[in-house]
Amino acid sequence: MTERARRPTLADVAARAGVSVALVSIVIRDAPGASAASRQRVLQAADELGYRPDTRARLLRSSRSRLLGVVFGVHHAFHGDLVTGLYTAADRAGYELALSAVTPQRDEGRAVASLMQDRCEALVLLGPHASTARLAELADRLPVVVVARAARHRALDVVRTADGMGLHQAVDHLVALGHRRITHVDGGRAPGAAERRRGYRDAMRRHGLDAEIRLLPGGLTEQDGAAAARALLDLEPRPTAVTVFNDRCALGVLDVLQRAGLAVPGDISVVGYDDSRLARLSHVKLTTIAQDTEQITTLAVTRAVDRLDGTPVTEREMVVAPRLVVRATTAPCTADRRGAGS
Amino acid sequence: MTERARRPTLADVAARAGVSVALVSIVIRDAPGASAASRQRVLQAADELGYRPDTRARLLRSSRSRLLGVVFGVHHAFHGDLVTGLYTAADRAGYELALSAVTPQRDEGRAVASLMQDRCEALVLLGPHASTARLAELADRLPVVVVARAARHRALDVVRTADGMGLHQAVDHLVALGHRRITHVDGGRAPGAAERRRGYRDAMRRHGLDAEIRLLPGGLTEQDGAAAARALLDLEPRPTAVTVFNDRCALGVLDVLQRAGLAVPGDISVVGYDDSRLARLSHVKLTTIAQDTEQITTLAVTRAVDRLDGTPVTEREMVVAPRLVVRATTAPCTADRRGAGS
DNA sequence: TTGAAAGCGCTAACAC
DNA sequence: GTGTTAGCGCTTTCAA
Repeated sequence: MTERARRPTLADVAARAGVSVALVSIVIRDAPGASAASRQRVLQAADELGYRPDTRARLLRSSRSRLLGVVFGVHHAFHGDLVTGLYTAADRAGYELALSAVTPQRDEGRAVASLMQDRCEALVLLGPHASTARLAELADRLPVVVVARAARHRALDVVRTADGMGLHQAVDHLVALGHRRITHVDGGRAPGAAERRRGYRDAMRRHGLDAEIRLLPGGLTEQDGAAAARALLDLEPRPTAVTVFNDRCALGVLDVLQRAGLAVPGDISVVGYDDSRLARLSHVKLTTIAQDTEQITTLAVTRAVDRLDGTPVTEREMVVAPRLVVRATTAPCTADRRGAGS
Repeated sequence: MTERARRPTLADVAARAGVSVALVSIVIRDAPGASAASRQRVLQAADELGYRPDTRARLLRSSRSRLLGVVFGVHHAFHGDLVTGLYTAADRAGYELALSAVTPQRDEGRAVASLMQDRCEALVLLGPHASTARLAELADRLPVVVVARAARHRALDVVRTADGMGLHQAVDHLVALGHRRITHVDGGRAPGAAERRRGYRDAMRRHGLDAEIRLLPGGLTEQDGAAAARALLDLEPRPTAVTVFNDRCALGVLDVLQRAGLAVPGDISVVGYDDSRLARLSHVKLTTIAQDTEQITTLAVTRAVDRLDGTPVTEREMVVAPRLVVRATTAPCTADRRGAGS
């Protein structure tokens, strides 16, 4: 292998610019305390040498690492969205991200440990599996922000979507379109399912539709949706709209409905949850509830930074409003007007 | 915020164990040169203090960082598989991984730059977008292993799947099932697309099916697949089988096909590429071409380490054979027997 | 405005 | 076997 040149150091730049390393450090960090003239000289020298500061040495010396550790599931599509947002949020806040993946062969514990070793100042955990107690223990050592999962503990900051509100939005949207017989296909014991179920019920009641509340057991997958849809077809009278636990499940619902000869949204409207890529497919165009990843990630980083800065914060849990994304699977109700049905 | 205790250092452990820092260093690194007795004492002290070595200080001091930089696409499911394998391969080789994600807002250049700053010894780039020339330039500074993409340059190591062979396997499988009208939905300018396209053409010719060669523009996403499937539905006569650039794209194809009332594999067979988790879903059961991620990642790490160690290597390109995984989207061709339907 | 010098936590020579 | 010492590349007092 060819010999590679040693990377230039501050000292190299200093030598070339004819100044001290301390001065170079000031210039490179863009800190106050250097004349325009030296700034110029140093910058030019650095440029000519192709100088790049050594993050590790810098971190070692300064008490602050300005590093945010992020644990994410390597196969979790939604985590990809979150990581994307975290990068920009961290950037804005002047922090760097250290990524640590959870894989089938690398558990959360290892992922966290490696981040700790890297001297991250705070941890942002995406949908962590660890128990709240375990997480709280971690938070004893450094600020921990739990994202996209509930965790009630005075030591933990939590940022998550208001799933209940998501279902309120779905129901409100359908009611505004004139629907009354709105069924919910739930997510069983999946995380978030309980809150979405509750949100559906509450919203129905709020609209005085207590008598129309119908819950169908569903799940996370297309298959669960397909099964639920078959059950739905037997409902008498048939609902004119259905809210589904998530997009995948909604796809199964759509599939069975359409095969049964029902037009969507002509005969029946469908609302999903997640705004996953599936929902956006041009031939699916699923009306759905989108989680606000940008806000979630911004809040997560802001909160981590606040903890680090000692900024006093009141609520430990930050619940972000989801957003209704209207596409092509919802339309005004064409069934009999009120009074005729139920 | 509560005051957090300073993390214990080597010196703290040394003090507690009543030995020198050097000795502690030896014990912690599990290096030779310490008596069993001191080993025991030091380990116990470290344990009591909850000591964790500081990666950065360690890297700063030793000339070697034993850090492998990995650039991956945050939304690329297959990259998730590769990262998984890289972690274990690196672990085996005694290296750590530094992950740097490419997101819609963070390009490859930034991803690479941050890794360089972290003093990674070598770079493993998953399906990089940069030109070969640009990659070669990078390789001028440190060993670069390009994964899952072709790049012919004497300075670049490449580990990739024999994508051409993959399409041979797909076509052979379909031909063996009696199919002749086999169309290929390609990946456009995506890495690997050209070779898969070529593999498809070659395989068709090898079977004397020159006249049946049909290429449909596709891409990497479900969207692309959906669009291609719509084009495919207009083909006259309609193909009885289709090979698709990747699994995601194949999913879009499947969906449109099924919504159009075609049975898969009854009316048309579909073969994907990647054997991603999508393909394995129980309601999808996509026949696909599996890339040997374990071998790919092992080779990538091995090669990076060889470069670092100065081990002489002969070929710069390592091509791994893919494997056909037959699931439920391919079946014998029924075109002859078909009377009614669709 | 600039420079000298003292470390950050660790490893690697080299003594003892 | 064990301790002493000199840095890795950088930031940060503190003087000049």
